[in-house]
Amino acid sequence: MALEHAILVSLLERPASGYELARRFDRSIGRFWTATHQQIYRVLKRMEADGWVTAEEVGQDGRPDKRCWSAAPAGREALAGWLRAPVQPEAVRHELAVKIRGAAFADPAGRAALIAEVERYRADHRAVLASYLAGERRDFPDPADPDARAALQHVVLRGGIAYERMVLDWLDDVLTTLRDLDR
Amino acid sequence: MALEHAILVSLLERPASGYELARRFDRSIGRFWTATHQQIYRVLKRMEADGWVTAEEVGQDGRPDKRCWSAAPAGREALAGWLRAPVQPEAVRHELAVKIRGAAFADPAGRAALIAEVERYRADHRAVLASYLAGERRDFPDPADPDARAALQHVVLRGGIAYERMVLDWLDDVLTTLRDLDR
DNA sequence: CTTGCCTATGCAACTCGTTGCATAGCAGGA
DNA sequence: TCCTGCTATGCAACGAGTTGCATAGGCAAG
Repeated sequence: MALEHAILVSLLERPASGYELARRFDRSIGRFWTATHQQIYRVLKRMEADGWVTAEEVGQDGRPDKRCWSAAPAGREALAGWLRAPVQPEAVRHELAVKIRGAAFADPAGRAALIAEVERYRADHRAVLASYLAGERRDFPDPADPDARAALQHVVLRGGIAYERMVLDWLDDVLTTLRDLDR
Repeated sequence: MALEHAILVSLLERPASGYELARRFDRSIGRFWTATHQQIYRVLKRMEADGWVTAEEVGQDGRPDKRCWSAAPAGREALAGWLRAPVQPEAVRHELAVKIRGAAFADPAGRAALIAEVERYRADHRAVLASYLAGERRDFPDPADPDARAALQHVVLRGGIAYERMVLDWLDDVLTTLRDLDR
């Protein structure tokens, strides 16, 4: 249950409103930790009660007011303690792998539909890889990153890039295998 | 919500009791879809009510009786329909990536603890890769797989192997980056 | 002979996450 | 002018998943 900690990291990188956090969880942080605005608002409320974050009301013109959240000292301590704790084993849920094994029990028409779906899925991942590479060129043009924060953000992004490349190669393998079944 | 379908695939590959299914979800199927015995028993009950699976009481000597589940025709149809549906976008939850970005806000002692944890995590993944490779040698000695089921199981396993290799390479990158921070 | 482990199934309570909906002001286009 | 969409927050209900516990027989080690 690391949503609190993901929010703390994001707020330490830059204070934000719940809404802004939700958009970050659709983009940068969301690459490796997803969350909806509902979860974020609820957890922020709990974190405020625990003294992990503090809010500042910010009036804006032309827009609704917002509450800008920052990590409090107690939040920094909670994060430091969590960083020392062991990484929890991950709950893998790879729906496509289930479908591929299920294809053994489908007829040729069903397998053809799955091939089309795998192709669509592959196109999605190609687009994700392209956006990662564009983000890398934009945010990390210098190979030696100046500060710790950038170096760590960069290595996480390189992990995303490596993952997407691996997925694309594997999907080629999957497509070859599926096509060979009805050759 | 694909647990039903993962169970159907597993039962089509071989009928099993709830307990045996739970053990499969700790091993082969569990590589890409985790589930506890509680979920499995509850979902089996619902699937039985929907006519997707049927149970046969099997008396055993020296052991408690068990209920051996098989996929029913309605279950095969449900699976075929699901195979045609689009793959849902996955909810990524990569705790280690959050911790790595959080390391920017830790002191050198905290980062040292994280390095040790990453090394432990890497050793776990090395062990997983070794078990995948052993399973591949055991179950798929022939490069050209004879039937559809084996070919599809094999390509999913190759995905697991590619994933573990990618993770190991990335963790080396992570360790280098973390060590350079306090060089 | 007792303790712990394995097979085998299940209930109850809880937490986590998703979905649908609601409010409310402002901006821009048809 | 009305409709759509964006910012910004939140409630309520539901479904999925986890955790702790319970039962119950057999087996093996100490």
